[in-house]
Amino acid sequence: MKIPEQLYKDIEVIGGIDKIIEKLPDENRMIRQSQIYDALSSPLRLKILNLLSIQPLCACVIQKITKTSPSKLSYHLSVLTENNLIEGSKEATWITYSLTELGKQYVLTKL
Amino acid sequence: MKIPEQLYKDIEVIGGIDKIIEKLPDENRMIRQSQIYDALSSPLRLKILNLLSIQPLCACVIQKITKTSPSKLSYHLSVLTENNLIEGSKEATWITYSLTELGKQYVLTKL
DNA sequence: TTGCTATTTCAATACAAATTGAAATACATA
DNA sequence: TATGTATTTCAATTTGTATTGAAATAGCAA
Repeated sequence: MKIPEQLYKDIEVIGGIDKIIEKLPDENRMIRQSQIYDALSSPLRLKILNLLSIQPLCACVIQKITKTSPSKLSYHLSVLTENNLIEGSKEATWITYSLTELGKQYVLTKL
Repeated sequence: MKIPEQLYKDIEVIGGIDKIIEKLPDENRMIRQSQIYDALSSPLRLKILNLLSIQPLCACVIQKITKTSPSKLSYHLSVLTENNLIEGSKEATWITYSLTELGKQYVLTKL
């Protein structure tokens, strides 16, 4: 494999390709991280997270604000829940959703 | 629509559902944000970003480290490039990729 | 009990993203 | 010019995700 001369030198200084690989984060950590990003990769789900950062809400209010069908909303709420970004607490007929600590971190980190 | 009594009061204090909607980020901003998260939602792409945070690299070295086929790698590099997370600069036969400022922000923000 | 609302679940479909392998491009060098 | 390497592009296929509508569940209230 031929590579640019300067790059070759840079890699030598680091200690070779093996040293670069060693510096990488743990594989499982990257997989978990990518799953969280995947949960965040939908405009509707970001809207839900932002809503819940303003005020914990029951699904029916979220549904009204976001104008989604019940089953569609339920699907997206489940994606967020499974990834530990929100949690629901049941009270009578309603389930009130709120951000988890993890969810708060991501909503507040507006990059 | 019936909702939990406490929630009803909370929403009143905020100024009603309309006020909650007003507090939401701009729709286009959320769409853009979701696209970036989508670009970050793959373990391979996160690995590439982390690699480039250690050292800008040409595609062939990334290919060797990540053990991907040329066309597969090219596809993922294009996703990252299109979302302005990395950029490539051509020199002779090689294209050396490095993180953009935006890319650096996301790699350094290890939530 | 009956009916009503909130919510989820499920199966079918529709849509989008990722992978593959072959071919194209582009530059370097013998 | 001919060959080889780096990289991208393209079309076909596979895989994964989202949407839909109907049905199920669960609690409340008449």
